[in-house]
Amino acid sequence: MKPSIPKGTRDFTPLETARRKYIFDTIRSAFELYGFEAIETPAMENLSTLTGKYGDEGDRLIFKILNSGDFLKDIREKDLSVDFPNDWVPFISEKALRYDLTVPFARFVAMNRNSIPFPFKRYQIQPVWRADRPQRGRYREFWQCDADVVGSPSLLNEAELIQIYDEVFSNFKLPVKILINNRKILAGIAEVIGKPDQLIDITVAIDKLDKIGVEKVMEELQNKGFDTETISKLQPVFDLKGNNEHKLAFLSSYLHSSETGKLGIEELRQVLDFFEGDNKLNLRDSSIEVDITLARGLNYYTGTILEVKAAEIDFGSIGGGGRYDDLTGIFGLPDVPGVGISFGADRIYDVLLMQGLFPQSAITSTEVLIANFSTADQRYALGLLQTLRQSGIRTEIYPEFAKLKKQFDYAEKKNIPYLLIYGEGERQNRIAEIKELSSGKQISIDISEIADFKKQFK
RNA sequence: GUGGCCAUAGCUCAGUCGGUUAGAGCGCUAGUUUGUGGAUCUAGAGGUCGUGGGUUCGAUCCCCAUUGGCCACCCCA
Repeated sequence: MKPSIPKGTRDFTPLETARRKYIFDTIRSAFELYGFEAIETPAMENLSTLTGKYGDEGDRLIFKILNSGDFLKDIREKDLSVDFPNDWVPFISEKALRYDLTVPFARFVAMNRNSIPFPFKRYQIQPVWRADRPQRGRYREFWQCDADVVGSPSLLNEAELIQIYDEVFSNFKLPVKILINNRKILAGIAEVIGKPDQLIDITVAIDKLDKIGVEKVMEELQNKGFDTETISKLQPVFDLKGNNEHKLAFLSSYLHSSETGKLGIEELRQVLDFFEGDNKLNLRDSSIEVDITLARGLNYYTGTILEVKAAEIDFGSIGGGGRYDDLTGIFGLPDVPGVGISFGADRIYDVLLMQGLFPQSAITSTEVLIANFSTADQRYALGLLQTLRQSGIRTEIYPEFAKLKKQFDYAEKKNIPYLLIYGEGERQNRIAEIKELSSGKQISIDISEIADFKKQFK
């Protein structure tokens, strides 16, 4: 048969896997540096846990798992007047692949409320699945790296999460823009123009400003039934430019009649204050930019909204997050606020690759290959092999008596920097030959000093 | 879910206005070199031209369907 894998999924070669490990390790150590603990949840959840949490569009993109056994039995017992297939779903599927890490985490918190400390700081690095149509930067199986704090309304958490973004992307040598907004500001805007109930329509439209331009956004609002007068009230929002302070000043006057809006401004200001003035937190390579067109994740976010984009390349969002007042309530644990961020590992991979930012150290595996010529050589070389490994040097021996050229080729393909030659002649002289492939430099070294051979190449 | 482009060797792609043995580069194998690579040269292996059907004396080429890939919209990491 012809081998293939499902649409939107990928195999990873050793090189790709090493690079991905570099990404995960970098993110993981930042999470741990900031006091987050790892958890894991199952690849599949009960379908009822997931449905209704991501909006209609989200529900459609959930991968559902067919029940085992004679799952059509229940349907036969009903009547078949229901329409296939959507009405059948409750009968034929009760499990689904997780769609993100946040909702399973909320479920986890509700279930384990008595055994975890609050505020609970957890991180989670696992794959998620979406039945989306794949395209550039979009896969059906991809990995998210989430860090969330639940049980604390403090905006200090926001500041720390922003610092984590800065920490990680600075370590990647990838300058980023951290966009920030507040859901309450968006709600305030909807109030001010007299359409508090159409918050979603408004924000979805505003969100597209930089993509499709003012005119198309207005057109879309008209199609949604907004009258000209209402749209004109939004005009100042469309036109807003300038630095963060300027934007906040504008919002203060624009939203002065909305209590919710003013609250949003205050929250936003407090978060930004952590990074200004005396005793401020410093960001290394990132900038924070207030962006009131940032809407994302309207399903459960209620306060701060964050999104990260590479500063020098347009590749969509490579991370996002926000605050939610009550994500666990629906699982029976009310009044637990939370805030979290997510890194899109697969998009970060693509961006780092395009920018040439993967360090060589991320892809080196074996350091020394011992060439193998004969049964006798091989037996004696095993001692060296063991010595090198016990010294922590990643070493392998070529398992067959092949031509030296072939062994060189093997070392090159595996990116092994050193080839060690230890044949009969060397053995009698108690030495080994070690060649650095990149430079061609070759040394002889007494085998008693073999573990320190790298000094000879510096 | 909607729309567009594409599918020829392991990879990147030529090609045939429908006609006999479908090509190149790279890669691979072997030799040049029975323990010192990356170069050169030589030889070789490798393709049911995505799959199914149709038109035709004849289809890799034209038509239809299907599958897969890419891209845009929607949405999103």
